[in-house]
Amino acid sequence: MNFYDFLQREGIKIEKKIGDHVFRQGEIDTSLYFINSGLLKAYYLSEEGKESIKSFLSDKDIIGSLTSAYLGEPCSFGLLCLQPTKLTKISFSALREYSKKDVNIANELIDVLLQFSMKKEKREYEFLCLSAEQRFSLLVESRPNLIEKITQNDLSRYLGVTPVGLSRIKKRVYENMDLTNI
Amino acid sequence: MNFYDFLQREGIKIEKKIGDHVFRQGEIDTSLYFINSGLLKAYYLSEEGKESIKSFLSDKDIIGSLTSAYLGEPCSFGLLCLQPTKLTKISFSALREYSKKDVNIANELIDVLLQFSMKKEKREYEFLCLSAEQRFSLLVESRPNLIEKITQNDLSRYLGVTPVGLSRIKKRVYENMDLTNI
DNA sequence: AACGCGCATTAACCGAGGTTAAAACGTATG
DNA sequence: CATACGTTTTAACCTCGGTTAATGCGCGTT
Repeated sequence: MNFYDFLQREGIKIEKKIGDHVFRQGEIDTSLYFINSGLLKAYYLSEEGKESIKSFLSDKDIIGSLTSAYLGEPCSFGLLCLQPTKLTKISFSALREYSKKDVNIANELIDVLLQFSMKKEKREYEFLCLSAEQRFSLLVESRPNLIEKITQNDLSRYLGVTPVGLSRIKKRVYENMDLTNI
Repeated sequence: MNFYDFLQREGIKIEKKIGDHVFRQGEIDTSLYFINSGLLKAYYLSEEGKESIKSFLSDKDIIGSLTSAYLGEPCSFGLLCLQPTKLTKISFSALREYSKKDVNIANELIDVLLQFSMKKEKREYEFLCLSAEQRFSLLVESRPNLIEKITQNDLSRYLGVTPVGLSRIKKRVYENMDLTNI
């Protein structure tokens, strides 16, 4: 059996509208979600009400709260739809049960986790080593399609600056682009 | 077979002195390293010579460059011993071969990757949502033993500030502690 | 058309942390 | 003991981004 078969057999199809939550920060949700289509944001909300965006998710991404699914703790972040979204919901514990019996599923899960780990390492690198301006420029180059789809407010909260800060960064970056293009 | 058996059977024991590199940024190294004892830092070096510390590793940690081991690219960071260190070197591809044949090894690898993923998510959260001062205070509470063992220079490069910046943060934090303790 | 609402920009002010350089400490080595 | 080297602190100055608030812009609703 492969991961696709597992999704077909054990998954539950879900449709969500713009503004709907898949789960909220603080809830227990031990599922993983495979995204068939749509766009979502995973975000933290601080006690003071400050929002920070962990990631944007779209087609073929897999998302879920590991601390909730694996450790049984409340979700440390919430998951909200920015576009109409079709998901397949799967039970994390069912996936783990299958992996314990089926070496193919286990190895596909290993691949998923390796991809995920590398994605998180890349983001760690960007926060540790790059300035907000460099993170913005990198995102413009690497995911121009994403930037078209989200507001500057959300983009800034993903980059770790305020909307006002991002507006200034954009201005600086595009001014410098003009100079180098002369 | 379990992971410990795999280490015994396929691992190579290595000893390193203070200042030795396990691997350098830019090299190809497709191994994983299990740390039996010692202390190391994984660090990035920018083109301008700025060092940023990705993580500190000690007993029972597992470290290796995923981009090198999994994708075959050069290591994006280097690994250096801060204390005399005993390692067990294992081949990542051998581990993957074993996982494909042995469902127990595969599931232990899944657990390792889940732990690793949660660790990286925690660090992402700290950079995204917390100030340098908050990151410092959190580290003082959660890993006081680590702070004793490393220099302030290295600590600052782990927190994403300069040594000068960390000195100021410390001063602020300890002044506030005194006030609250009266 | 008029209104409201959220988003983006701009300006003024502020604070955290970077940069540079000097001084104060440690501590190892001759 | 004296020197030298790395670490930590301190000070002066500067830059970047946060904060607040005002303004403008687009867009949907009535």
